[in-house]
Amino acid sequence: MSTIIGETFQSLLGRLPVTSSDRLLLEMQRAIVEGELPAGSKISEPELARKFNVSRAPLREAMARLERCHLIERIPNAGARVVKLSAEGLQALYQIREELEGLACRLAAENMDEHEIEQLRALLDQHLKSQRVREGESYYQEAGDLDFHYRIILGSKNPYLINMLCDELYFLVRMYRVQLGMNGPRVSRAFDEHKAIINAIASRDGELADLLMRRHIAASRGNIELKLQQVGKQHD
Amino acid sequence: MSTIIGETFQSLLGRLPVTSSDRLLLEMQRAIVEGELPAGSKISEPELARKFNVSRAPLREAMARLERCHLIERIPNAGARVVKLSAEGLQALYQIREELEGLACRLAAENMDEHEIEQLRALLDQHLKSQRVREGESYYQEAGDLDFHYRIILGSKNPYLINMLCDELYFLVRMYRVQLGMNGPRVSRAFDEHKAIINAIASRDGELADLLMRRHIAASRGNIELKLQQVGKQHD
DNA sequence: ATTTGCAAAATTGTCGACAATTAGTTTGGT
DNA sequence: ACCAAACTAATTGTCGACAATTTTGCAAAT
Repeated sequence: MSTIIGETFQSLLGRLPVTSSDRLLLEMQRAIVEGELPAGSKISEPELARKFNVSRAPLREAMARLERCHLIERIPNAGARVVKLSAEGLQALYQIREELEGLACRLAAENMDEHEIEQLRALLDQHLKSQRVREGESYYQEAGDLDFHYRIILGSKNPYLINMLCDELYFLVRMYRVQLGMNGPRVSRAFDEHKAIINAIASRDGELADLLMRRHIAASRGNIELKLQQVGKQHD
Repeated sequence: MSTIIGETFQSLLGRLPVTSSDRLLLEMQRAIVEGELPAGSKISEPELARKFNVSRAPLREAMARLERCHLIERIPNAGARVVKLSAEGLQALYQIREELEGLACRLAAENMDEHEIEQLRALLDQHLKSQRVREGESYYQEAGDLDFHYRIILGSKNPYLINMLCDELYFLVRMYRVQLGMNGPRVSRAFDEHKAIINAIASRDGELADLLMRRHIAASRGNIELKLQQVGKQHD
């Protein structure tokens, strides 16, 4: 089974959710990513505070952190709205992902120790097995893919990079994937790409790992853009 | 005179500081960058709230945003401290800067319109004049350099990129520069590098602009690392 | 003298109420 | 009938106080 790092500590990298606003953050991140709080909808502080049985203080703290990961947008004295998904937003997001995750790969090739690389290989083997069992079902693959990316990012050992990708950008990435229902024939191809990236990291070839990761993400973007066009046409 | 974009809207890109926490944020960003709140020192909420004549609510909101731009670090139930500067932190920060500002250059070469490029040239001319007048005085050059970088980042037209660089990372960059007293013979060389970058952007050569910017930042990092080593030796 | 445990003090997290600002509605005028 | 201005209602920003947690200081035991 995939470890699904995203669900174990998410934005609270390394520490447990001790405070009310911690729990609120997790819950609201999930609700937004999964569309329970619809994209573009207004966030009413009194309403949500009642719903979650907390006062507005921890709620506002959680909202400040939601703004940090680009899941909501706030306007002073006017309120907050859940972000809207768009083709432009996706492109802007993935431009940065390509760059930063490419860097992460290069650094991971330098900084991951043998044990971590071995764990990464084991993770991929697990995914391969579970994927064969659940042919066509996309959730595990997607979670596994994110898990894979998470580990490489952590392997870079660059705290700013880790923070920016895992804490700030990845929730949006997940939101695009979940709400646009990423799936299709890319699933099996992604495995091969992951394998190639691990090999490059294991042989300490940062330049190659960088290149492969950029291509991997570019391919993923192409796949989602296709979906976005389809959705766009439905609304015409 | 340089426009010093950083002082006009900073983290509040585009809007005015309307609320108490907005003003607090600006004030504390300045205080931390300039070392008035010393690196590594603990932040006492009651004390600062008294000092600024506000309640803890807007102060905590400002602190949440300070954490976002990596100027303070918070531990739940334990408090917040101003970040410490270190050689490792600088390296990690500049690794990301190289990557993201390289991307910004590539996008700026695609997306800046002729008018914006013309303004950028005019800015550089201004810096050249003011530098000759104030030979050796580093502040204007440094502010000018940041201003130059700001404009290119904005020229990328990528909102996430703009947010990450201008809102999150640049305060730390400024903190390193201010507290380590960036100056020296690099000042005049930086001009030539800026000029070359503009030319690449003007001729719509994104790839070259990317490369030149990476080198420019790498050179800048080398300069600061030198300073850091000197400071380190003083403490031994 | 050092360490362990407890108690007191200080700090952070949370709450409910009030003030300031904005959005919506009604009313009056053209 | 339409637009504008004032008024009302709702929402956001801020405040002071309380609860929960952590740190500090002291005392006792090894």
